[in-house]
Amino acid sequence: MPTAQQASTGRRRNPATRAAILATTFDVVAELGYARLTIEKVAARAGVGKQTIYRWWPTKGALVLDAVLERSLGPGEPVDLPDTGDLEEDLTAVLVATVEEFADPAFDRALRGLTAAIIEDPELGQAYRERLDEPMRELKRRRLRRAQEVGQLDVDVDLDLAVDLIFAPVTRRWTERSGDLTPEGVRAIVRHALRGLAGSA
Amino acid sequence: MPTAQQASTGRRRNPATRAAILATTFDVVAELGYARLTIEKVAARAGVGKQTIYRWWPTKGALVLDAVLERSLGPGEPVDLPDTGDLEEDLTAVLVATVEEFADPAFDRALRGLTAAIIEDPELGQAYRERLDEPMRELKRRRLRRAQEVGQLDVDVDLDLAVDLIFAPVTRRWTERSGDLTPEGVRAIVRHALRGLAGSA
Amino acid sequence: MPTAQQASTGRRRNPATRAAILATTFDVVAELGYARLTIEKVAARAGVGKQTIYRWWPTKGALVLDAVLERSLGPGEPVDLPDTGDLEEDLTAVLVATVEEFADPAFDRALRGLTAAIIEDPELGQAYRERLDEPMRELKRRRLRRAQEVGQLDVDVDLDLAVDLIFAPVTRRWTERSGDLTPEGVRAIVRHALRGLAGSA
Amino acid sequence: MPTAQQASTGRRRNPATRAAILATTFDVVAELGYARLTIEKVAARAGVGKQTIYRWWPTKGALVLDAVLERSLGPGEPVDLPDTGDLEEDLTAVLVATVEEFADPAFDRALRGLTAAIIEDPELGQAYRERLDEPMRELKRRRLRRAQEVGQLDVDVDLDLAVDLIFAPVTRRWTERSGDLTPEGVRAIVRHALRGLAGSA
DNA sequence: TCGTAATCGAGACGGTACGTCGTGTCTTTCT
DNA sequence: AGAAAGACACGACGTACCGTCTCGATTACGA
Repeated sequence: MPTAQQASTGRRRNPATRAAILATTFDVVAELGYARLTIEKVAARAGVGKQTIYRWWPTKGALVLDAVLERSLGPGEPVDLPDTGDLEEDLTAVLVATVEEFADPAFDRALRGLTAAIIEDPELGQAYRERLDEPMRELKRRRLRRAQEVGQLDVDVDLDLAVDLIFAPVTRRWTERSGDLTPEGVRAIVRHALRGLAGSA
Repeated sequence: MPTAQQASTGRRRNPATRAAILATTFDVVAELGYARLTIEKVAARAGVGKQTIYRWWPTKGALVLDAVLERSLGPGEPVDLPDTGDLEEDLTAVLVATVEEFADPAFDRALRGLTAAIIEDPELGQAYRERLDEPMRELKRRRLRRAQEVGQLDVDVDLDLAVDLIFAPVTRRWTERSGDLTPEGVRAIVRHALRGLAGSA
Repeated sequence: MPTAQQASTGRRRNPATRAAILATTFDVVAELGYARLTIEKVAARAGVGKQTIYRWWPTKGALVLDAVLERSLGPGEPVDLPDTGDLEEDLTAVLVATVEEFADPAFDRALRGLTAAIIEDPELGQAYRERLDEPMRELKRRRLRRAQEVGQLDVDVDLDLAVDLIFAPVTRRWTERSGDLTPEGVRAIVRHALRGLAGSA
Repeated sequence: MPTAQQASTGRRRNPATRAAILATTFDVVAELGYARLTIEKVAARAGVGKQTIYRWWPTKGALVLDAVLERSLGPGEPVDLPDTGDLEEDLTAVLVATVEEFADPAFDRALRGLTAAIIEDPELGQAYRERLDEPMRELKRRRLRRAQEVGQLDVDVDLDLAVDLIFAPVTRRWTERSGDLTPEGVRAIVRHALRGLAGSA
């Protein structure tokens, strides 16, 4: 894990090696999926010793999580969700963008791999929530809070409930590969979800 | 898959062997999870030759799907969802029952295993949808259709959308191990989802 | 080990595979020596899975012992030592033949490898003694016994002592790569050893 | 090898470190044998960096040779073999003392390790001969030369042959762990060897 | 009394091999 | 023909060491 602080003496960790491993991991999971991802393959393709991977990542899952994080977050800081004043439009835009990412086979497979790993590994799940899900969720909560302030959303509703209600149906259709994921389908979900969460005004 | 039709001559497939394999598979996935489930382990524990498993199931995933199906559906025929007239109450009851099943570690792990397999394997996903998800979904649609007939649900709303809006948030909280899965939490989801789907009357 | 008797059911051990492994093992020790002999290399060159080697031989040493045995003893039965009536001449001939075998680099390295393994592994040492050393030693004792019968050797002398006195100096010169291993050098050893063991007649 | 001459400037080699490494090496080879001796283990146990070992010794074998030399020769200078006038008695005493050293498991294993290394490594063999074997052999030759002078040994016999004839059988019984290594067994070897080498007087 | 040069502990790194486990196939024998 | 037993080629596991390579700290000498 990248937070391990360096001991006072000895050779230091090579950041280029770390980057090469994560980039290769992403490529391999995008190409073969999580089940056929192999530490050995990653090491070989990255031109790295296996031990170097095992030294820094405890499991395949942790490796994939870091790889996806590195690729998703990149160097920049997280931007806010759009706020044009039209809540339904803004959320639909976000979800349509998400669906478009899923349409990229590489990203699709990488994310499926990560998800498969998370379902079976509680510790990895926690890391995922803290480092990927929670930051994104905070952005969503923020947008919805603003909607509450302008009376577009019921001020009594729990924001996490609201987020789940709006976003979970799309996620489900993706993981189970069933249901309508077109822009219209996504907009219908947002519309009905928001209707249930609407402010009384 | 068990639908292979029997050739005219020679020894017939032994149903007791099939049952033993599926029961053992369920136990193993419940104990070790999908990742550490092994055909060899199943064969050994079931007192069965490996070939016997390979003869009838093409992949680990197909085996687990059958094992879960066998356990879930059991011998009886699927019953309808409750219909007391109070839609929110009925759906909350169904979801609370689901959450209670998740609380059984064996079932939880078995289902997580199956889900992990499905995410990465499109073919298995299709089999899952046809044999497990669609029958359940049909029951849900049926209940919602009755709600439409009595004016509790917008007649214009797509029933699959409605099902996703109501059920997906709970599923998401389970797979990602985050969010409120208490009866109250579940009821809140149902309430707000139904508000968005309510009939205009 | 080749004495394991076959269980009643299941696939049988493939004798061709066994032979390929032993032949390859001999080649590899002869080429690289014992220290750089690798189970993996043997498996790869023999076109065999590693497990197949581990299934039948517990250690590198056991493998090399079998390889040397297979090559040395071959199919035929052990022949007697020469008996022309001239004891010194006969023994010198035997030792000169041995030294000539050592002159073959392949045999030399294979035997050095086996010897290195034996020195550090008591169990392997016992196997070596029972299966290679003792049969050879019996032939030597037999020749010396005949010498006792015709009065060329002290009848009171222990035959194992006699064998050691005659053969050990040559072996030592070989293992330590020091001392005269020419036919004349070998003959000198035999002459002086026999003088110490001579019959009183 | 420790003969590298010191460059004019910079920090000098630490003799305490050298001693610690050799002492640890001896302990490790005595405990685990040569095959399981590891530079890493020695470094760790001696509290020394790996590089410090690699800087001064080219191979495991060289390290073990130095370790055995350090322990065997110690600080003092080599003493002569006993000379009571009774050659058989003196040589038997020497060999019995040797056998007693072999009885110490630590020494036994260390020496076996060294021997195993030597058998396969010609260069190491040469170093061994020059630094350990030859000095000992010179002492033996010296004693035998005195025996020639007093007519107890054939003056025409080559002294190296004589040494081999007397000492090799005992060494062989040790390396192959077979044959009589009791004082009586050893004395019998000496007696018969000397009979073959006896002076004509 | 500094700077230069080597030693030394520590430990990352690219590799090779270990010995084990599992895969999916094949062979043998029994039912 | 179905099934248990188990050999087999193969691929990956996670670990141990190899020998090399920084690092930073520590001596020692010579200018």
